Amino acid sequence: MLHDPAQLDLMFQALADPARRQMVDRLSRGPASVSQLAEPLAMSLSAVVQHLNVLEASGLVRTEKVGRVRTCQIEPQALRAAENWINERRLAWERRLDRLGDFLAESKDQT
Amino acid sequence: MLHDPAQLDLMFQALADPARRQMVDRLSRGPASVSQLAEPLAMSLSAVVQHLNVLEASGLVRTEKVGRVRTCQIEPQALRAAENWINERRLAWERRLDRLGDFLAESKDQT
DNA sequence: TCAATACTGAAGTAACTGCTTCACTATTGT
DNA sequence: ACAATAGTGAAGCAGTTACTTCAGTATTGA
Repeated sequence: MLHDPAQLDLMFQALADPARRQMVDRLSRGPASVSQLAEPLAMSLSAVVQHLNVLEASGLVRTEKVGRVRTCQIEPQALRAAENWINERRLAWERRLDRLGDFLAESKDQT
Repeated sequence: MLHDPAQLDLMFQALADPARRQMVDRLSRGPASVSQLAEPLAMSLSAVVQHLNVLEASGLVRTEKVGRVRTCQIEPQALRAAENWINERRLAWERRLDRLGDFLAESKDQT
């Protein structure tokens, strides 16, 4: 479920924009309203809402509306899914390098 | 250097495409030529080269041409940079939750 | 030397992104 | 009740992306 390629597309696409990363960064320090997310960004509120929708569609952020305020939170499981995808490939590469190192060391022993 | 926002844009953008992730996945199992990368993909070689250029510009992949063959390798440091960005935000969030838990536990003690 | 291999580069195109503005709705404080 | 606040939704538009095809250049093996 978390390794669905389409979901990974959405997550990495969401993280590819600096404004959206800034929003995620802000949310990593605690929940915030749409206006609070918008405050440090040099763009219209409408644009911020559109970025927020991208983040929500990707699963990285969850929002809940109470009264007229929409409160946003990070979804750490989604972050972990993206993190894991990268981590698994990097580890595969590094394990491969280790095996290669072992092989070279063994060849050396035998000369 | 590794936390340059523009570089992160390029890396996450690069990872946002399933064909490019498939290429990274292939490379995590060892170096490959352009044709080898192209082989499982249902698109022209030209398209694969374009994807490869995106990966190279992002720093995730390094290539070297010997004779007529261009050999591609993963750049694990770049993978780690993307991984770290996500990890830091997730940990910030989780530390915050922990502190919140401590605070609630303490309040309970005092009643 | 000649054909096959392994790319490379440019041009074209359809779809998608990241904004903008403007008009609008729902909620809240006085 | 009314004004201010908080957000929503649609249309439009410039720029980018993900391909395609086609024509080309090196390199290599027979």
